[in-house]
Amino acid sequence: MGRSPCCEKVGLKKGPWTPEEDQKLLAYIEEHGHGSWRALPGKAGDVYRLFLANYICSLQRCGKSCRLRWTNYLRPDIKRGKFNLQEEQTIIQLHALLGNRWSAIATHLPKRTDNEIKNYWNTHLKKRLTKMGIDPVTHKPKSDTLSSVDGQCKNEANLSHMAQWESARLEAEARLVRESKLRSNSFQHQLGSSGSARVSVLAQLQNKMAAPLAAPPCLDVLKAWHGVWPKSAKGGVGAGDLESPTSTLSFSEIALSMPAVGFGENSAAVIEFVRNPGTCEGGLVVKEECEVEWKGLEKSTHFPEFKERTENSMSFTSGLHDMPFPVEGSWISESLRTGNGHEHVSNFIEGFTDLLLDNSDDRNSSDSSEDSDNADGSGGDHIYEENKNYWNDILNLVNSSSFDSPVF
DNA sequence: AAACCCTGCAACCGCTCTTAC
DNA sequence: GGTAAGAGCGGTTGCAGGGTT
Repeated sequence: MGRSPCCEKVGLKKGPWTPEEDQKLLAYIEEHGHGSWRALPGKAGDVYRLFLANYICSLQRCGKSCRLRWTNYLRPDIKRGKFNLQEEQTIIQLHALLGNRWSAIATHLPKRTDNEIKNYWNTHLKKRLTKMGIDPVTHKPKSDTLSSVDGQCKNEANLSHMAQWESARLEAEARLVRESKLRSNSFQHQLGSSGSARVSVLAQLQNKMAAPLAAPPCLDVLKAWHGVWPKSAKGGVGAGDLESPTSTLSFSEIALSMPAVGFGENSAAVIEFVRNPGTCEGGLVVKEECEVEWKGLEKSTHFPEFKERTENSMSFTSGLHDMPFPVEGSWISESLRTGNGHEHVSNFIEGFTDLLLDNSDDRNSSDSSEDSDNADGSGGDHIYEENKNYWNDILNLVNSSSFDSPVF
């Protein structure tokens, strides 16, 4: 462990780059190339020495600064300028799933750097979501914090959704850790000129859907996760204190299990959103060919009446595991392209587009409609449906579009 | 016209992880 | 196995430019 030599210590230049410096750096890279510096053993040292040589000659910048300038600004495959609506939606949805993992998000946005995405999130999207009444951290409506009888019901529904998604996210992260090790060698040559060795979290997730279940790695959070898995497989209970380092939720209060994204090979895995008709709570049910149902909430002490699926159940098949690696192409949802039974995604996008374009009025009207809903006692249904669709659509979009990721 | 405020973004900082020795 | 240094990442800062008073 150690830090790179600080620019200050060796008197290197800091601050904005001048066009002359950019030219020098470009000239150097033209001559010596670039790429994943880690992926070029032996060369990385040469690169750094050359940077130092460059520094000695004229470019008084440390190697780290040069690398940043190249990766964030000078790279020819960088698309600059405003983010379009689809990119915005993608960022929001991936952020909901991955959190502040900008590099992972960037792998799904062609020609955008993690730094650019991060800046755009902090300066635009975060504020916009806040303005829309959505917590940018949890991606759930802030209005849920209103205290009321229905409010508690809504909170529980949202907590349930969040818990499920947090678990799914943790599972994806764990797979990234495990599978990136396994695949990094074979994937490196496929990674683009960005030179980044980053492996797509979502692609990993998707890959996992085509792979047999394996024991999770020895991450603490997954030890906890692993501990509940066998119980869940038998229709058992809950997750205990399964918490993410970045989670805003306390799983101990939710008590559910959520094997939502692990699927057996060649199985026709189905995720069903299940709701207890008597309350606002719900859960995901994963079904495979053998019809084993993962009713995570079934025996939860928090959801004692949770027994049956209702007409409110929402199911969607992954339908993806028999596909090879994604083909090159733009980041377009498979479901959007083909309309293969995922119409709700389109509806979601349209609705989201409306919100993005004009959120204040919508928000007001939505608030008022919530009030009226609450007044007749169905407010929980309204919020419940909104949130159910929101989170389910994120998963659906991710599932359907990860094959189009340009990373592979 | 000047001062102030706000916004956007490039760049830096500091940390962890990975790799080489 | 231990250590040093490179690579990568996320958070933060500081400045430039535009808008407002």
